[in-house]
Amino acid sequence: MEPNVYNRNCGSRQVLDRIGDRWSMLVVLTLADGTKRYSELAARIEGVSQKMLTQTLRGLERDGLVTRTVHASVPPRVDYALTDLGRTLLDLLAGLESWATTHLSEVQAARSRYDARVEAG
Amino acid sequence: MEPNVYNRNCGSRQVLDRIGDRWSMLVVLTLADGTKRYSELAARIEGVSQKMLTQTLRGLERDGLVTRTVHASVPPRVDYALTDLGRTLLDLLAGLESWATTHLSEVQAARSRYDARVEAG
DNA sequence: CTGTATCCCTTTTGATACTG
DNA sequence: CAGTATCAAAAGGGATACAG
Repeated sequence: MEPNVYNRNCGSRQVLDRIGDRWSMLVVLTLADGTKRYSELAARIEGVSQKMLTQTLRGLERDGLVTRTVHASVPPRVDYALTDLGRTLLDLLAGLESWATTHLSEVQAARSRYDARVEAG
Repeated sequence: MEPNVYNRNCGSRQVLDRIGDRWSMLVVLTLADGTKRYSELAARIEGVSQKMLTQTLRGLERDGLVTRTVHASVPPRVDYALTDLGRTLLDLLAGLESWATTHLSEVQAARSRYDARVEAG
């Protein structure tokens, strides 16, 4: 039987949750152009806290989308990079990013209309 | 200046949040093959509560991705359908769904490896 | 620099009961 | 049928302190 995202207990649903995750998506996109250090990710992705960035990276590493490489240096340095599996997601996520920026104004216009309509009763 | 999803306050980030939303994605995909009633959506999308389904539909309606049509009948009947804007998302979301089902086994394998590694210390 | 640990507040989500 | 209201539980998230 095929995995089915509509099924409550299907693993594919969890996979979708990971992909759709607010920070996961941004982390993967940030790693699109190559290896990045922890601090570079933190700087690029505005608004992510240390806690959530670490948590997100662990999740992506666990799911085999990202590798974590610790360099034995002082001060320590940790590099993150996409795996082959992670790279297969790039086009899809880049598409979503593109959609979001391209259709932003349409969405905002729709919101204004909706809110005006609701206020009016 | 271009909308930028890495920017904390950019509207495109909110758009991405809506798209990436756990239930929004499934609702849009369910509406791919045409108009659906509230109860049909609820039945198809396992595990969604009445509250979350309603909330998700309102959000999608507000953002101009979905239309809501109330038929004055007894019992009441409400139809939901994608807008033109909503349909522009279909290919992207279908791609994600496909990715999730296609790579499920790889992700699960990666998880097993990771968990075994962590347990071992 | 790259984390981990903890506290604590906020938001999200789910279960349940109820209504036009 | 298609919701709304309410309450409790869980997850998300920020701030701070501390460690290798």
